[in-house]
Amino acid sequence: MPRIQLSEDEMESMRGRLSATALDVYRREGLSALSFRRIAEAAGISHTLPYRYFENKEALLARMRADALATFEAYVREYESRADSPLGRVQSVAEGYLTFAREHPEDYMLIFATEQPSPELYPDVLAARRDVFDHVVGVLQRCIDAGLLRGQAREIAHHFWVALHGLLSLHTADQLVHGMELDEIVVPLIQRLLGSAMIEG
Amino acid sequence: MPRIQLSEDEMESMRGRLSATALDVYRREGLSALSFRRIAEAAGISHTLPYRYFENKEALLARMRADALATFEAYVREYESRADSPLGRVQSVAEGYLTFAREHPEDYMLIFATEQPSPELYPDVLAARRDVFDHVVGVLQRCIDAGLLRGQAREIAHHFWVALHGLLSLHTADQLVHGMELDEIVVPLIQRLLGSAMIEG
DNA sequence: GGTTAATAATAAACACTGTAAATTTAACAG
DNA sequence: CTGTTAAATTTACAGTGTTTATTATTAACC
Repeated sequence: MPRIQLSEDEMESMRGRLSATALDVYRREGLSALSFRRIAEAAGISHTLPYRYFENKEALLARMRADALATFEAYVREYESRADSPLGRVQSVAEGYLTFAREHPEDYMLIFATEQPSPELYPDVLAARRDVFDHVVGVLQRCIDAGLLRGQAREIAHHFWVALHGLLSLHTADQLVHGMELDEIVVPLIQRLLGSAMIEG
Repeated sequence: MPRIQLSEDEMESMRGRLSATALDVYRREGLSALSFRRIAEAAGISHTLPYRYFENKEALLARMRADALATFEAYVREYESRADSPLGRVQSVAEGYLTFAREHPEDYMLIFATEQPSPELYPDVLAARRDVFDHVVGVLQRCIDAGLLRGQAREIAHHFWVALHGLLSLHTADQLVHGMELDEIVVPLIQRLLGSAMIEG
């Protein structure tokens, strides 16, 4: 006799819709507009209904990060597939990273922005990030196996990771010193990182 | 006949006191406790009095950032002075940067944390950061002048800057992939950056 | 010393926020 | 139609940043 319960699919679909709406509000009106009430309004529902689909605001943010990460991964994979040599793939992955940050600054910020020491990051987000990282390690390992690079793939990947992250997080927040343009820095930076691991000849 | 107006010194002193109290609250209770009301309570004043000394909350945060930057600069200068060779100074400056981020994670976050694209950063903070950067450029230039490094000091400085920033912001936020330790990454990273600019022999 | 005017400090109030609890609305089975 | 269950909304509360009134304090003048 009871009213039927929402299926997990319906729940999932609503969560996705709310996440997309929230990202839209974020893009259009900035971080300060990213309140449950504003999101609910934009989605055309009451301001407490999101609580049926997310435990709290942090959970919605985590979902948004997860969705942004999916886009991020898609960029990296798409760009990687365009190259056909091992070293070219390294360059392409970096380009994918770069292009994603450029075309989706809000998504990039959602994934990587750090406001405080040790925030409670949801395990899903960390795991997804690790997946991308491990993928990069694989790309580098193939260069090493092919005798094109020397050193440890994991170490090189970390250096690429932190350097590009530093560059892009500063750039995305418009905080590069002396108002430098991204392109003025990124090309020689990759050159330097790659060059330092390159096998001459 | 009127009551005398607070001198600029008295205003300044109160601003400094509030900034210090706020940093204390931040350290002890986290970012979420960093409200005007909590700060005012900790300083033993009414919750609206801060408005006499700061235009708004953002202005107080800017002051806190400026104070944190002063500490940052002190670290860099102190560490630099410990070395006596040009290349040693580069290493020392990096060490100072590193140690500051380690010993004052909250200050580091205040300076470098990025929550959103293009936040309105107060010019003072940007200028202070540029000063530190230019100082690093000078340290590198002296290495080049001495025939120890090749390339452009400004470019190398940018690469150091973004790489260390990326590493430290991820580490400070406890977001290094695979739970890596800072030391496992920072030494070979500096080695790589420096090595790529080093003149052999 | 009391009066007065300027100013520091506080208190009150408003529009927000996240969140919890009470209430209403809607969908199904008998 | 009715009863039951879940979905959705309304109401309510504590906390925030900020503005506007109000009180309290100080210093010079009569």
